[in-house]
Amino acid sequence: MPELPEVETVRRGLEKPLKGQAIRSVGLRRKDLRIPFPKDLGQRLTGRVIESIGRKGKYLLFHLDSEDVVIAHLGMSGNFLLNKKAPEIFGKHDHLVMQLDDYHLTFNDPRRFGLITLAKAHELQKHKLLAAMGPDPFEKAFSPAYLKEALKRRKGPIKPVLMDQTLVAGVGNIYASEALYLAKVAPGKPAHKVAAAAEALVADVRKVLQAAIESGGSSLRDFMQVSGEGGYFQHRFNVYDRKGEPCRRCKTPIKEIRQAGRSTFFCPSCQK
DNA sequence: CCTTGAACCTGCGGGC
DNA sequence: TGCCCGCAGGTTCAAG
Repeated sequence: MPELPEVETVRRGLEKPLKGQAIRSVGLRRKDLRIPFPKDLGQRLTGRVIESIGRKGKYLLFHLDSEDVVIAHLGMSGNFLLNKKAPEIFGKHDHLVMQLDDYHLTFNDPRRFGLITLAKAHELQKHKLLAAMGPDPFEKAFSPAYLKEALKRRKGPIKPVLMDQTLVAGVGNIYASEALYLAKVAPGKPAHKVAAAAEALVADVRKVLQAAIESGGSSLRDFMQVSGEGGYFQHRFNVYDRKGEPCRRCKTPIKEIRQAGRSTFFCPSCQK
């Protein structure tokens, strides 16, 4: 489920309640997700205080009052659930459970494409999972000049390129389609031919992500909603999952194609 | 280096 | 109703 806006929404939902909370106990209900849990995860977490929660691309970063940072990725189906007290029974896919001072935190992930691991704060940037990542779209480094240079090197269609996390971190399958719709760029257009539109693309990627974050933020005000029904917010998409429905600009039916194994949606008339 | 396809895993909806 | 298939918002690895 989660692309950058969903991850950011989860981050915002967790930050206020969890900041300053000490971890009283940790329960592991299996030994791995996409990668193994660190063997000493429990002991390195127990007794620590969560000082802040950050984000890089689609990764959540829980900074502790030790040298450790918890790196978490939601994969396709992961979520953090926050409750006032421990649930009576564990859900089928509750893999990591933590009792904090005032809350009970659960990491649930049916498909187990997510991950939770630890890194030393001073080597966070060099951590294997983060080292190759491109800039977060909201960082200055994701500039028109930067994107333009990157696009010039790519011959393939622009849409999968936008999803390359080493280029820019956080754009996934939904918002790649949505950003290209805003920019009026056809998803199949060779990346190097889109270089001229780099400035618009940077702006539109940010615009579409920002709008999604804001719509999420408004429907997710407190922790009850982090743990709440439905989980993720409903954003009104322009093209994603709208095959056959009229383009909101020109009424042309939205088309669906497959690129690099993923579904892509676009307006064949106003995206050139 | 770039690009694509398959693999990882579970759940759900559609078609028969 | 039940079964089978394909598909799902992510990443990684192999191979072309």
